[in-house]
Amino acid sequence: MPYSKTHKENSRRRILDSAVKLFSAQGYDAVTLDQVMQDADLTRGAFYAHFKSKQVLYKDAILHAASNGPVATLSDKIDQPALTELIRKYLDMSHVRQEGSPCPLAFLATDVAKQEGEIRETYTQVYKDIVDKVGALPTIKDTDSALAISALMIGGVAVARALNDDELSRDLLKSCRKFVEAFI
Amino acid sequence: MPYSKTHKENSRRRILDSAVKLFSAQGYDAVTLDQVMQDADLTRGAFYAHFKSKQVLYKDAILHAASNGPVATLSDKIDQPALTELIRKYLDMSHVRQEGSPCPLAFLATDVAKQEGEIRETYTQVYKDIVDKVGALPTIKDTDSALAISALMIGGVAVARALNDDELSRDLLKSCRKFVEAFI
DNA sequence: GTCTATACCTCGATAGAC
DNA sequence: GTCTATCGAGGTATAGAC
Repeated sequence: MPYSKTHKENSRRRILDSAVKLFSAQGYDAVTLDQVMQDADLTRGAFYAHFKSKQVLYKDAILHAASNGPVATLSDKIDQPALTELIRKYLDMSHVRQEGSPCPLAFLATDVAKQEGEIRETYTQVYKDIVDKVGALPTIKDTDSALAISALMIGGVAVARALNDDELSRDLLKSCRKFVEAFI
Repeated sequence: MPYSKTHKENSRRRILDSAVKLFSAQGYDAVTLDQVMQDADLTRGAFYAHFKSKQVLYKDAILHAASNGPVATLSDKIDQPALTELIRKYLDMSHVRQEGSPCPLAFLATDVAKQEGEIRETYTQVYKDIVDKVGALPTIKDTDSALAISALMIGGVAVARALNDDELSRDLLKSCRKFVEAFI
């Protein structure tokens, strides 16, 4: 038995890590399976032992990113200090620069919009989960607030990433933090 | 003189209209020059009489979209009713569905983030212009508010577009409108 | 499970006729 | 300026050996 089960699971995890990193940085179309597999220290042919297609990889990568990104810290019984910490880490240049695990909602927003059913569905589920968790907090007045705050945070990161002026990006993130913190 | 100057200008405008529509809907990589030219009722070979490359087309399409999208209504001497109207039209399902001219800031956000210098620069300039105009309004307290409100509106549209649940998208847009209108 | 090799396809860009 | 034709590069997915 030359390849153990843990070996395969380890390979799969490495592929997903690479996929999240590359898809978030370059978008679905610009990433090649060769890139992903090389980044995971494997060869292209081995890909199909783990995923049926590039589309399936993308869908699984969104879930993987949701489990590892900043929003994953939103457990079911999140408290106020944890939320404050999340806001601080989310609306930060290190997140925008993708130095840690990126939030798929912000990094893949317009990339998902052009995809088909299953991928959109996955994105939607991830979004719903987060809005539900934020909305369950005692300091959040209503669902309206949870929706608007999520849009503000996602939009802030998405725009900050597109700008080529670091100072403006920092100002934008700071303004978003101020706004959000005034509402929680 | 078989081709007049207005004929060329007309062709160029048609190419740009098609480019804005297709890039906004599908993103940079998924759009082929063949698609753009067919949509503009021309053939692929004619493309290079108007633009040096696909990258240049993309950059010019961002400017074209900025001049025709909802934010174009923000003239230098915008007043309060015009702003209210802009918010209503921007955070609307018809905009999300790209039934009118789309706002490049929302539709191309993560698509621009992966591009190179000149394109990012163009996006940044378009964004700066809008923040400046919004910030100049008497009811906007400070630059912080202008930045946060823009992020909220762009994020709202970007996320609403990615979701596959129309009801949730509508709720999201409505929440964003409520939030923004409370601040202007 | 992972590798090499390859079939098949599509796209950006160019060449040359009109 | 616009057309047809084509080159060359690079992509997904598959086949078959180990």
